[in-house]
Amino acid sequence: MISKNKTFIEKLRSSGLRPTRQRVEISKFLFNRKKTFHFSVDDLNKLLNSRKKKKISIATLYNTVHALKSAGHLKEFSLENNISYYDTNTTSHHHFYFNGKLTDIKNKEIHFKKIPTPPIGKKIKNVEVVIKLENIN
Amino acid sequence: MISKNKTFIEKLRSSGLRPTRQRVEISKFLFNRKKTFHFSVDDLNKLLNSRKKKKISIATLYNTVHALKSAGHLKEFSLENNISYYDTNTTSHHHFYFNGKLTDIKNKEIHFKKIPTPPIGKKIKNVEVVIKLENIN
DNA sequence: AGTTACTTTAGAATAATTATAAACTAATTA
DNA sequence: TAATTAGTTTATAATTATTCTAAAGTAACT
Ligand SMILES: [Mn+2]
Ligand SMILES: [Mn+2]
Ligand SMILES: [Zn+2]
Ligand SMILES: [Zn+2]
Repeated sequence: MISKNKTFIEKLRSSGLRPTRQRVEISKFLFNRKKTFHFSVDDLNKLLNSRKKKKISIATLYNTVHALKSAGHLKEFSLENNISYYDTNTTSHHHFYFNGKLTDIKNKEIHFKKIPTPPIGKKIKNVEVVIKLENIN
Repeated sequence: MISKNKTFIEKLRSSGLRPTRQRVEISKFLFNRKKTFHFSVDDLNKLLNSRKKKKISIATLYNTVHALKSAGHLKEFSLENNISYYDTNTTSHHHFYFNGKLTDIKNKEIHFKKIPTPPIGKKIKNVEVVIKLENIN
């Protein structure tokens, strides 16, 4: 646990961010997991602060999420509700979408047979696929 | 022009919407074009109301866009800025994305060689691709 | 023409996010 | 280790897209 914190302290330091109590705790919560995490600041607030004596202020949650994004540790995205969401997987990748939730699909899982040519003067930066799911019923 | 309006009056009526002056004008502006239109309510306000004596209120723009969406004539989507955007192409389709703007890609333009199996109990509803572009430079 | 139901509108309310600036703390320096 | 500094946290205010409210207006129906 202390050794885990060391990892995040390093991660923060090497991104030019002081490893404050709040940032370390947020980083541990976000990045110390097996699967990619997709969340809003409101999610983070509820999940992190609900059962806690010393809460991290909402302003700090916003500040830290922005700092982590600027440092390249989070990727921002939007769903259809005008709320910012963040993805702990910052690589270009694909998603299943069901019931307001995303699940990662590894890039190797999708191959293209045909893809359009970009307009002249432009080239492809990345290609991301969203597979919307529904219940079989 | 009068005949054009007739088209939209029919479109509105057959969707259970009274063809008011405002709705006809908005419909004509949105749907009387060759290419798919992607817009926010703010865009609509600026484009439609800027050089006009009798402006359509922002509340009506919201009301009408929502009514058209409910009637299936608009599809809502999000970019990365917490604003709702609308697409006059309501079919499932793909996009180029560059500089905050989307351009349609017809479904025939993209074919898949490999796509992942949905989780059990779920099936694929649709698949949408976003190709992010950048300048060749 | 009169009645009814729906629509438009200005303005208030809401909610996510950003800005402000004072108190606090990590890092650096003496 | 103490003092200095530069960066951080926080409560609170401001901003902004969107939704709500209810009064005035208009389309449709009788
Ligand atoms: Mn949530
Ligand atoms: Mn705009
Ligand atoms: Zn993801
Ligand atoms: Zn489109």
